[in-house]
Amino acid sequence: MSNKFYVTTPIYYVNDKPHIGSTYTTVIADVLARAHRLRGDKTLFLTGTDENSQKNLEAAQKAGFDNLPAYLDSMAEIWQTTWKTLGLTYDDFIRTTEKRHHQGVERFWRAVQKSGDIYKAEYERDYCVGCEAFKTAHELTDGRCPLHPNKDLEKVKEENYFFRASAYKDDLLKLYHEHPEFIEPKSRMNEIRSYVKEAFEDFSISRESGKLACGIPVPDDDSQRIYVWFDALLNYMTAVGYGTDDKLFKKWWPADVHLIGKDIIKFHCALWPAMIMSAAKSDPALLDETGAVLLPKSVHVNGFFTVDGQKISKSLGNAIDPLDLIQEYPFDVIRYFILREIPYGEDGDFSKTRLAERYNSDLANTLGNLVNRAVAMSRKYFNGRVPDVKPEDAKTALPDTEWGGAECLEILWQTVDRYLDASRADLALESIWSSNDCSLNSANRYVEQTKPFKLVKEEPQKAALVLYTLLEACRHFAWMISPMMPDIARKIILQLGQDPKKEEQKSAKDLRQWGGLAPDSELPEPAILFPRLTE
RNA sequence: CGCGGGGUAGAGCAGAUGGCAGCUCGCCAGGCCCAUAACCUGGAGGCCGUGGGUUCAAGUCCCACCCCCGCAACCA
Repeated sequence: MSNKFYVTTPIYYVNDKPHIGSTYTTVIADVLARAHRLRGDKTLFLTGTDENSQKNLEAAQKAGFDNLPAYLDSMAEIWQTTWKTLGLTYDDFIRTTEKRHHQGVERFWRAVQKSGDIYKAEYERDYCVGCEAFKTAHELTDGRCPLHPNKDLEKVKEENYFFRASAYKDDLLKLYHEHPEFIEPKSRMNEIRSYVKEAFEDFSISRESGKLACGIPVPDDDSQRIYVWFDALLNYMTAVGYGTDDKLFKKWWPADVHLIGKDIIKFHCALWPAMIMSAAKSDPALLDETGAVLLPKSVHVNGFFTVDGQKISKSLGNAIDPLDLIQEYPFDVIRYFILREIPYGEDGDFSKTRLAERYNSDLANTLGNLVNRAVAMSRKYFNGRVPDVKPEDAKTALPDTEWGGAECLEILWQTVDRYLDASRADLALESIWSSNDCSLNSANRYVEQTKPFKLVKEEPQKAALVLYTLLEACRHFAWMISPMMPDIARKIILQLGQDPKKEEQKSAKDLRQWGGLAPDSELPEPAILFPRLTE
């Protein structure tokens, strides 16, 4: 039975190129997408760019573009090629300047309007005469413009449309209560709950056209343009046909997981569901057969990176370009590091020293070495082949050892699944490496405990069983890590003498079954998976 | 009293429902020799931010305080 799985990343601002932080979020999405494809689920992985921002205009000018669309095109291109170069397997890339998006936004706006949740009100903002620009609260120091502290700020009032978000307070609290899995990790739930309870207010959702150079016009009111989040959030729907293709929309919506960074948690966990609740009152496409509102299933929130302990900031210029990183390490290694090192949801530090440590210990010494010694011994003792034993007989360990055997691997598979469902790639990897009796570490221990290199001289039949067990375990490990490290997984499968392309066609059930490695099949000359780093 | 997260071995981190303080890396000493000077075993190293309190028993619960970090309409 196959399910559908729809995962999204935020749409990224195009006033800069991708850095390690946006890469992290996108990699997690890639991991989830790959994991679900492996399980046989129909999977849609969406990413894209947010192009209706005032900031883009400034960025375009700075980059020497005289026309905005050309700039947006070039930036969208950079984001797409970066993700492709890194091998990220997104299925669709939405740009909020696309027609399909505009149509969906318009339909959604009208629905919310029909529900009676859009009203006009006066909105006051600070205007700095020196900069000739509006300032947001956090751009000010001591209530003054830092660039022109001698000039008083002007309070400028304008009429804007507001979204009656406050009307959905109770519904949101109910949602959090009934669906604790809506926000992951749990620690974020409290934050949102208290925010909604205490500070969730109506949102201004438009600006006067004259003061906002880009953006989607408010339906039936050219004097106003739709502002930020109201437009941006809708990409998750418009990408799957909301407003343009009802059948497609029905197929994919609601999203199963929205992956985001902690900075935009309020919009995704509070404003977004409130918007949908409102629109659903007037648009039946947003209801399921039972009449319940089709809200996203969950929002998974990751923390931020520091680089060598320092906050990443565009002004500091310490953002790491992933394309530079892959000059030094294969991307799978980077993937492993950022996924494993940082407990999902927490802030984490990106340090090259630490990366090198992880590389040597986890990848070269534990994983690489295990595969290498297992393959090398089999080749050496069994004519370059997988030992010719009955897989059944190698299911369990030799007596007086700790190895958990096939049964344990099955449980490990389930553990990995469960962690990935909560985006906990860190815990999934940790459990593959250690903390149970069929991990990579225990496999290495099994070699010590059985000593196949000695055993082969006394009881070759037993050595054959041990080595088959190890090789078959490596096959399982390869598929387990494949969502996280797809290239390495493929290389391991190759070293086991199998064709990754052919294997990938098999069902998840077959891949996870004991005995997928054919006895007496040929083993190619092993190559070092991870050359050890030396100073 | 704006909101939230955090302060546990040299570094980085785990430690629902209170009960001998753990993991990874690094360091030291052994073992092994299949393997990428890799692997395995053992060891040293901790006033668990501070001060009170509850309890037979507290990183773990309560109170106060100190320090770090993030957020507060557009950086994942």
